[in-house]
Amino acid sequence: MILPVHDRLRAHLVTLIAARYSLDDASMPALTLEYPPNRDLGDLGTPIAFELARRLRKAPRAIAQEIAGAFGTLEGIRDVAPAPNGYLNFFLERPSFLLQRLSHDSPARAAEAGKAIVEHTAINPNKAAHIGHLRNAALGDTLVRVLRFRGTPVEVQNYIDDTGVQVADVVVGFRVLENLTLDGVRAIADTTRFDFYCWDLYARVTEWYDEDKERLKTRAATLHDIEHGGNENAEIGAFVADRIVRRHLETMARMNVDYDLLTWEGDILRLKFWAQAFEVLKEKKAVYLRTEGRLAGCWVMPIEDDLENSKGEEADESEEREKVIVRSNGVVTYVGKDIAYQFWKLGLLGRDFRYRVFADRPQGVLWATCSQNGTADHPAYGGASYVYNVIDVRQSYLQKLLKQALIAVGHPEGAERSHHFSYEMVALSHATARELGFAPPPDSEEARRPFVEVSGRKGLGVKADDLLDAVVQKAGGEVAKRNPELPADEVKRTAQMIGIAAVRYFLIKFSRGKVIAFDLEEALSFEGESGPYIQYAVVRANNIFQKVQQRDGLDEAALLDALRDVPATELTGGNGSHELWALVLEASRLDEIVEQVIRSLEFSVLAKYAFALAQAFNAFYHRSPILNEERDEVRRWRAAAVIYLRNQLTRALDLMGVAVPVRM
RNA sequence: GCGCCCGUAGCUCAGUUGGAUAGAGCACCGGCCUUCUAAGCCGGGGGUCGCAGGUUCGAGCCCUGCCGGGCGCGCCA
Repeated sequence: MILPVHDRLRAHLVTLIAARYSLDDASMPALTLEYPPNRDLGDLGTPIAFELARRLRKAPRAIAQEIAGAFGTLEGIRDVAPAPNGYLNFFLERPSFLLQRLSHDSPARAAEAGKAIVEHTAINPNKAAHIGHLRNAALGDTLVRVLRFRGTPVEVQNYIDDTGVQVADVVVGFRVLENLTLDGVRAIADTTRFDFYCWDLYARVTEWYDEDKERLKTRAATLHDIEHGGNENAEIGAFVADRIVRRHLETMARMNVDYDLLTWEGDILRLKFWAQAFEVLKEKKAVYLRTEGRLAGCWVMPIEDDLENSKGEEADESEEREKVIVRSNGVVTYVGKDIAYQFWKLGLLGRDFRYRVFADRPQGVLWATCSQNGTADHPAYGGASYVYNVIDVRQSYLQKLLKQALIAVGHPEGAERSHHFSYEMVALSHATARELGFAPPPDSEEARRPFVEVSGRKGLGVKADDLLDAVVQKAGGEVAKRNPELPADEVKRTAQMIGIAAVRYFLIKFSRGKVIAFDLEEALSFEGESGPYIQYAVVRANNIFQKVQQRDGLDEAALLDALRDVPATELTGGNGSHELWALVLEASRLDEIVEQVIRSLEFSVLAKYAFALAQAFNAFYHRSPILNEERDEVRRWRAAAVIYLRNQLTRALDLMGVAVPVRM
């Protein structure tokens, strides 16, 4: 409820009720505005009379009637309608509402205090992206778009773990299994789909380890080389990471996902971010050195269990729960590095990266961190007011530790503004697993589970580009079939838009707490509740409106202008139907939906909203002619509603990273 | 063992800060292309909202307990 008329109505009602029933601020119940179930009842409504009934010892119905009687007049409100069941409903000045929304349909947005950092994607740079990564990127990118839509400046970061075991494994593969030098690896990278190549190689290395555990020593040695640098393993590792990251960026670009900055873990290490954070943690006594027990020699952070746990049996807890931050060999753990990174994100570290241009693209420069030299003239990064870490639910424990560290060093507000945007993983449906040859053995425990787990380590999973290829190809077939005269490059462009719409909508429509049992057939569907369904509605709306313009010889502005003094029975219900108005009112809810989405971090709300709006529009234009409506005033009011609906749906799709083709 | 998440139609899932008659897609059945693109529209069947209590004028939503499933709790990342 963030439109001006909502605020006016709420303020008017609060004043009126407080005066009439002698209520002070404390005794005034919260006034919520809702949408009545249908437009015959009203456009807005409130259950305030139910709340007041208790205090006033009076029937809700009587209270609603009293308030309605005392309502007077208010700009934008045409009528007050107390319902027999106690609800108090209102009818808006519908024609002026639509015209106002059309004339400045980007309402004043809440000016946010500071910038937000959204970190998402963060794929290990050692193999191709898979559908689980697509879920992360789709959620992360939608979050970015939604925040920017409401006016929050956003910095998008993609964290690259270039120093971990996963990269080391692929280096082992190239050097030991394939006996290659850097030049040999480069030759492969230049001539293959390199991320796909590494996908298979990584699986082979895993098998190779499984055959003889002694071989894990090779991994350890390689990892050591990579961490210390100045050797061929490190060079190959850096090369692999760089090339794979570039492949990931291409994949994500297909999904309309982009970043401002790549943060490399290696730079966090080389620039001693951890050493800096460590000093702070020690100084604030957030970590301490264990001198005895099994963790002797480790720097640890106590784990605060939820307070309820310490109720009863405090007597026999002999071992406190502690998380190792620095190992007894002096090497910092992942948690430590993450704490340092989080401090930097919030501007609490007192140290910065150096920066280099990673790629210069038409849409702008993509920057990356570096630890030596670097470009002096770069945008400012880090130091955000809000941080959203988009990482799956399995990281909850670690993310909680991050917050705890912030509190421990005296920044509870930093913890408050650090959000773990968690979501469940993507598995495979049994049907799709079977289709891809990953089906578990019939009588195994796996076979009885509701879905089949993917494993990057074993190479079991659906690669992102394979999915995108399949969906775009299918879309291309459909486009060509329906538009035989369309040039091939136009078919291709359109197919890409449609395919991406299908995938992105599919990844957004589930609530984030739900495991997606990925089903290929379902993801490839363009019918029913899907991205292409919504695109189709917008394409139709665009075409209809263009033809109306031609017929009337009026452009958009002229058409709206011509409506100023034209009777609008189409909207007011004077024609016996509220259908057109219902569309307009529903379309006006986008800003409110965006607020709700940010509040709940639940993007299924946005997806369902856009779908329902498209559905309502489809139903409307099948029932009611627009272009072929003979009465000028009816046709033009309908056209005006179509423009508004088209605008709002286009915005909603854009928030989901979906573009609208000219035809489909 | 402790913590977090999930359980709503045959299947896959929405359901806002508790609010008016619990929805959608798929699947199934029956209609609609000489009229703005049939990726569409209209109609139909289908529900102990896991179970049991509690709070409330009002509970799918909040609280407690239980049942079933998933994930996490490492000197891995």
